[in-house]
Amino acid sequence: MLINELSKRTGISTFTIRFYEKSGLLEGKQDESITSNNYFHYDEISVEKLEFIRDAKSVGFTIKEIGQIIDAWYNNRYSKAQKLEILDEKLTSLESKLKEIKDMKQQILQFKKDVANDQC
Amino acid sequence: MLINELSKRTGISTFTIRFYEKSGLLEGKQDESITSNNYFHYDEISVEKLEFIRDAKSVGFTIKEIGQIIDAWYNNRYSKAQKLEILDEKLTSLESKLKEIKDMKQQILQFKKDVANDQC
DNA sequence: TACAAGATTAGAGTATACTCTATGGTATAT
DNA sequence: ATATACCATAGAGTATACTCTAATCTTGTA
Repeated sequence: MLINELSKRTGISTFTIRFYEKSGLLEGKQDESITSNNYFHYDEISVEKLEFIRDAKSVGFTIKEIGQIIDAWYNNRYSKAQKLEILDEKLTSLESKLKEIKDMKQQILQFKKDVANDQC
Repeated sequence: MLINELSKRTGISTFTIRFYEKSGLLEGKQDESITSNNYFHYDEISVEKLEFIRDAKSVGFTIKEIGQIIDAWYNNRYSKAQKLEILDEKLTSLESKLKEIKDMKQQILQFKKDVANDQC
């Protein structure tokens, strides 16, 4: 599929997709057999990656961190040991985010009680 | 306490604390009885707020969103109904972040398996 | 009393993550 | 054929969140 379809499939603008591509998070491929244009083609992996990027961003991961995770899975920039190390590091980070979210939920529930009881 | 002590207590730089103060997330008070200086004094609520800000940021909330939560609890900018609405909205947002984190954990565990089995 | 440490404000500078404009070429329906 | 819809690249512009500098004043210790 071309970039416009990828954008419609994921709800992420072509501008942003190109920005992510420049940042090394995904890449389209040019069809060597077509000489009339230089259009890039994207596959299902690109859709998968963009959905992963959206989720990762919404829980506070940076582009750089997301790039590391993607490289650890889809690319061969790292050794096997390095890949496992990066993934473990992200798992640890997810664990602390999980705890922070649970704590914050309790805190906001308490805020709600305080507001309901006019105690603030 | 003065800003330097607040910074040491929370591990957040005075620059950042001042930035948060400008952004309306917390505020120090000047002591009216002291005329020789215009130093601002901070209390335990400020410590509490800064710790909340750090956690909220790490799970992807923006300064603006954090400001809404703080206003809904500590301030009187909103009506009771508005406060409850804002807090409910943030709870919903926390629920989806919770789900995304759980999904991402599973996904990264799968990535780890794939890497371990040389399947990528 | 001198001086280092710490306070204030205003405003400049930086990093990250988009978001858009300009320019020029390609594809497709009428 | 031509309109309009889409593709590519380069680079400018914007929003957010810090991060720091400069200038000036106050406080506390030697």
